[in-house]
Amino acid sequence: MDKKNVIQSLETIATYMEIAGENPFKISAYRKAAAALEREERTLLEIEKPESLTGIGKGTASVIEQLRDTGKSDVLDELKESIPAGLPPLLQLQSLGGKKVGKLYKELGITDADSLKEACEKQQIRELQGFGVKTEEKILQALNEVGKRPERLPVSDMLSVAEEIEEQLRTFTHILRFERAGSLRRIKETVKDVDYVISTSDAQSVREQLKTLTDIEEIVADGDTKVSFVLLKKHRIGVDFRLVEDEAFATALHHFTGSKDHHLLMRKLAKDQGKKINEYGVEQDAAGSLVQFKDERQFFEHFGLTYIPPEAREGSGEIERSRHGHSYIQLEDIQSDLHMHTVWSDGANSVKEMAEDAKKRGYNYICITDHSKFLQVANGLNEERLARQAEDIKDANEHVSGIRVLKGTEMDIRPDGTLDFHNDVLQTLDFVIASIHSSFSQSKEQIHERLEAAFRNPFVHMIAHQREE
DNA sequence: GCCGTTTTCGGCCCGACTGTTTTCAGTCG
Repeated sequence: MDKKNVIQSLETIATYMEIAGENPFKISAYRKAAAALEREERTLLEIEKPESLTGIGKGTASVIEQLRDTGKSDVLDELKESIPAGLPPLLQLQSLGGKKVGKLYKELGITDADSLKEACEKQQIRELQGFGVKTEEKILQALNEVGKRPERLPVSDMLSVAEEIEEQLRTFTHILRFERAGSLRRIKETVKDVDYVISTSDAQSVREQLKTLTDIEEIVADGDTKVSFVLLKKHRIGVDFRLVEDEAFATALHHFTGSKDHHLLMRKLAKDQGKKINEYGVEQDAAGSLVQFKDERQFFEHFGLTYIPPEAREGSGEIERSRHGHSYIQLEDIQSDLHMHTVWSDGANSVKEMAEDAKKRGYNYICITDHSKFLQVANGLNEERLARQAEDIKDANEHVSGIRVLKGTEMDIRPDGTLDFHNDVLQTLDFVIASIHSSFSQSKEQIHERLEAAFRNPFVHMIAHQREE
């Protein structure tokens, strides 16, 4: 059983335990174990003793070992026996957590979505301690919406919604700063809802203005510092706004950018340093005074960390790297592009134009790597045209100053495993990329042999875009 | 279940909001 399946199983165990009403901290240990494995770079077989990982103790380690060695888990089997399979999916419903789902099962014998719906319609839910009319209505509404929209939407869809919202925010008064937060700011591939942090000197006024946003279908929450809507766009889209004073903007932005795992580790680090992080600032234990920050960079510096960009805040080792002074590549750090097509094959610009644009971007050198002759559909170059292109590149080097243009190719690895150019041609080039563009339906072994041929060629520097299985 | 300058017990990240209560539990992010 590979690591991914073990992680999945640990999370399933946690979910079942939640419904069974186990100690929340016991449950979180299994979740922490899944997160620890996720962070771990080694494969499961290379981890001889899972117990040695932080956050994993004896109990969870034995579950992991059993999963690894036999692909089964006694714990999971037992839980599955005691809890109907229809219950865990109910956790996805709005306002239904493990404790409530467990209670519905124990008190009313609810086993799946259908029986839950029936109980709602018979108005039985409202009779339970801790439940009421409103909860019953919410559950019914959530049940009716299942499958109508995907749980998460592609980030590209959300970006256009965000732009519409921001256009309106810019016209509002009393907003000092606003910024996207949540998974949208972390540029996750899929995003559940859109989050904003707004700093203001007049929260009441901003709160009222927010209610004038277009396409509001429902006001989900309307508190002093938090306003949530459902907007009716192509789908129903949740939008959260958090209102803070400007002094708290940086910490609030960090807080609402997440992710959850990143926060758990940040707060642990803070605690180790005798501090406490909340969305308004950092509390120093001794005096209880609140430290606030100009921006997130300063916030990270406060903990002895280098800046961690939103995209890296996943609790997957970034804090540890940052403690050791790791800094992230910025756009201006990029020196070169070694994979470029021009009008010689299927590109849109000439060699000279590519050089000029790269120079504008601050690159020091580039490499022209047009397709080779096998790829007819892309107007691939044969030996004769490759030689003529070399003249073109020489010309670009003479006429565009301050940047060096290298000669390269993106050469096909042909279906029979031979390469599209002979070595005597390849050795005249500065950089050789080898790619498979054809016969993807071959067996794994055949594809492997083709790749190996390229790997073994002393003139090949890089393999490009192999198709993923 | 995990962990330890709080070390074999007692705490575990933190706060807002809602809906249920009548001071708080559950959910959410």
